[in-house]
Amino acid sequence: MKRFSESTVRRLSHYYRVLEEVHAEGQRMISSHLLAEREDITSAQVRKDLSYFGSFGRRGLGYNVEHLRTEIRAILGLDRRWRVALVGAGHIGAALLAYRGFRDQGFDVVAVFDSSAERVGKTLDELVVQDISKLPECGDIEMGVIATPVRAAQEVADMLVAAGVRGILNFAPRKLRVPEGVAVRTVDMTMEFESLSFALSQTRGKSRRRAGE
Amino acid sequence: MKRFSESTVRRLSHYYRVLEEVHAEGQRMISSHLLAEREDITSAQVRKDLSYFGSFGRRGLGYNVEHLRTEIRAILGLDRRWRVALVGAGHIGAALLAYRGFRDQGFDVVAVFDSSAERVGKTLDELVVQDISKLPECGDIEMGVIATPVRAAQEVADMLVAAGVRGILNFAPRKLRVPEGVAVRTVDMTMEFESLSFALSQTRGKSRRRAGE
DNA sequence: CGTTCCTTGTGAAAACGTTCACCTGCGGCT
DNA sequence: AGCCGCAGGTGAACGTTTTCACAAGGAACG
Repeated sequence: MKRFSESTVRRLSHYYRVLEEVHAEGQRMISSHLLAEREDITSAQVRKDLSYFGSFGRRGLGYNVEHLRTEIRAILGLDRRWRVALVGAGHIGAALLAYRGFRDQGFDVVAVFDSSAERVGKTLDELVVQDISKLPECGDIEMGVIATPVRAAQEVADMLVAAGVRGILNFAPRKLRVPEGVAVRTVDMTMEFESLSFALSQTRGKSRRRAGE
Repeated sequence: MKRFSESTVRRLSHYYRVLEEVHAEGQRMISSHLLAEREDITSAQVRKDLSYFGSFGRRGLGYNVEHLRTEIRAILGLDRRWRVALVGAGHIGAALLAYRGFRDQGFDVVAVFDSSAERVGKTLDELVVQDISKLPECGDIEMGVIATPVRAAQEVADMLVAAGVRGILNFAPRKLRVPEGVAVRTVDMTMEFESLSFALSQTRGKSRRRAGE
């Protein structure tokens, strides 16, 4: 099976979002140039990305917004619903549950787990927080979200994999070991801060320093 | 000024984290191979990354943990403290404030803003939530975190830039327009979900499908 | 002191991703 | 109908990032 680059997939998400906007504005067609303009991407990149998956445009006209939107939905697997389990009912977990956007995109959080006796039994966004030990029994789950402290992350990942999960969104700042066939995406805010810190250290004084060097 | 790739900087963060662990374990020296092992990176990559910034190792011995740790701290700009303003006191904002890890790394959230009358005036993690209109007066801030609804994101970004911020961590799923010299890192959870969704759609049946294609 | 076993640092090569340039197809206009 | 201008698709060129492979430095040991 052909592999696509992570960057291409991320850009598809961008295109999809732009298409949603443009669709809402009632536009029928859109050119690769316009599609690119809203992000900082070149039109050639847009055409190349899309061409990996098919020929969706028409020469001289551009892309049909409605059609391309449907195609990208299908490519990204957004033309179905995904059953998601959330592990960790702390602040991050609660933030995720509160954000309706995921549900709108087809991601249904159907179970919430935590290990703290304080939180188990409480209701969070219409879901009763269950003890983590119940995870193996929770049935048909396709994705898991790890929003636990870092020390629990690997253990939770193992449990999720054992429960049949094939995709994990990990908020713990640690690389998870998972068997082949399980996809992991890690969101590491500390790393983002550090990346900013690096960038600011590098450019320090760019606007202040006038002469020399 | 030489530019370094984003991937290199991210890996530096990884190395730093590994070094913290190894340091805590009391190890004195570490080889590029061992440094690589904990992530899925090759040892050559580790050496190449580090060589961009200097020669920190000793042939035959590896890297001195304490020394390399100090060097990377300096490279990433973690040998100082950063003053951070948080805009948006909703779930994500609260989650960030609650996480002590940032403070430990040198990132001090010194002010919290929100536009909702409900939240302004409340105390969140020892900080009083101020009205967003007070942002311009908040003084020497180096970084901003945008944890607002997407519709407010660009406006808040403009305000932060006007207030002198040179680094923005953005949780809103939108590309921000900022002047040159301002660094932006966007954490887009919807995109991560979509990336997982794509990955799962691609490999569907990898373990189920036996023969053919 | 020489040999052996490690491990770094780094040019060179390979792989990968992005941009360029051009051909082709399509609608509109005369 | 024929011409013109626009815009997608795509091979080739280009640039960047990763991997390879090896020379050189260093410790240990007989």
